[in-house]
Amino acid sequence: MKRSYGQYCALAKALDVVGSRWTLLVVRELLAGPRRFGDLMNGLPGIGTNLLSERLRELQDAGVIEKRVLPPPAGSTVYELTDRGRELGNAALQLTRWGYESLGLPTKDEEFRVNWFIAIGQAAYQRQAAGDLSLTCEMRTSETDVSHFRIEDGKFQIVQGPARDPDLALAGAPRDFIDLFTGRLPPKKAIANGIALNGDLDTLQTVLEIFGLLELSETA
Amino acid sequence: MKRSYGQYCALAKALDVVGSRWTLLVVRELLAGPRRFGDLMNGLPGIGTNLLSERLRELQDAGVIEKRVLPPPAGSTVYELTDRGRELGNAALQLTRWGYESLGLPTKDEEFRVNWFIAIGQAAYQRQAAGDLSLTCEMRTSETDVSHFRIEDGKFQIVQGPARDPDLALAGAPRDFIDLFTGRLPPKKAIANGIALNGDLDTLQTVLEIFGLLELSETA
DNA sequence: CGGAATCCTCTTCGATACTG
DNA sequence: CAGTATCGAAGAGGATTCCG
Repeated sequence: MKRSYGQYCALAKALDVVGSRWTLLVVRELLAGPRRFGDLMNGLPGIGTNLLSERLRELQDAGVIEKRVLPPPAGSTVYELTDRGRELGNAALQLTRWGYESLGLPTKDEEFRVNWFIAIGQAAYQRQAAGDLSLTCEMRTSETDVSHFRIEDGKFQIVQGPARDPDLALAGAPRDFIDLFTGRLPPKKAIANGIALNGDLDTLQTVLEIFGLLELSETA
Repeated sequence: MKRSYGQYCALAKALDVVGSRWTLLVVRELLAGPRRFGDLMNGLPGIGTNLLSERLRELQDAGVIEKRVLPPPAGSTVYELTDRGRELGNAALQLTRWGYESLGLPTKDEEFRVNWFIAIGQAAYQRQAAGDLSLTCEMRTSETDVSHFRIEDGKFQIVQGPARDPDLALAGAPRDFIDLFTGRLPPKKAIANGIALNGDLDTLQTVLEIFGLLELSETA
């Protein structure tokens, strides 16, 4: 049923599992925590219910994710990465880093999600700049599109949903975030122009440094 | 013409380029140096000429590879990675590392190439063990399947084809290599049983340590 | 409503045959 | 040797329906 390259090669074996369309993007979503089927649909615009459920089944068979029913009163079914699945984080990060180089600025018809944007930052993130910093930062573009990231012990963790007690919370339109984080708009101007900030400017400055100035060429 | 995820996401952008079937395996082959069309066919059993030429065109369009005509008397057309293409090395390595965990032992119908085997070693390679070692090692399973790797300044480079002046040269059947490098067969026994060695046992021991003992579970 | 199977169309893949 | 052309098979995308 499932197609294999039939090669005794570690890369080919990895691609046998995560090489088909949408699969690694499903993993990307789950790297930010457990999700329900509908959440995944939301984070994977264009996928179609049949394909998502097929991918989820394949990933379960491969031991990359697990299906779990949350305890009452939630009671909903969620999918989450296994340890094996979490090990894909490094591979995803390297690919993200590579893709970042030719990301460019968003076009009108491209979808945007805060957790993807944070992943761009994670790819650009310079460990040495952060030192032994601990920090939580939330970002949102709408009621439904909220994520945050946490830095602790030099690790950068993306989490879907709002943060409990963030050091910094930012809200704005996708383009506002991009302008702010690429330095196209200085912090004060960005705040005047559309970004809502909860926290102080110093913390924002720290976050901007953590991301490193995103360099997105127009020509990509 | 080409399909895109349409997401403003670095990972999705990367997958727009290298996410389709065979693409990353083409890159894998080229990471070991320039290749002709026929060489690539040989290193990608099962691909079909139409798909290979389509992939090569896509990768050129994406700036990942370049087509070049070798100077006389060779005069043959080769494909090689651009700098941008070489940057995929890290991403490929991480995926290889991940795939290695579930590689297992080869089945009867799986293809084998020496450069894939070396890539397994590269994924398992422990930098610290090597120190400031410099070393070249060639491996072959047949007249046509020969590759070598070079370690220098802590970098591990795979190269298709024979080495000029290797510190060690090994020849044998695929299974012989696996038995030797997983410790299933001690060096002396392996040499008695099918591996031909050119170089001394000490160097072989060093190479085995560089690879780290490959751990391939039967059950994968 | 969340989760998934079904149906239909379109694209991509794989294998072979064929050409410069 | 280096590809293009062709065609049946498999996979993807979208909408709709079904089940709990």
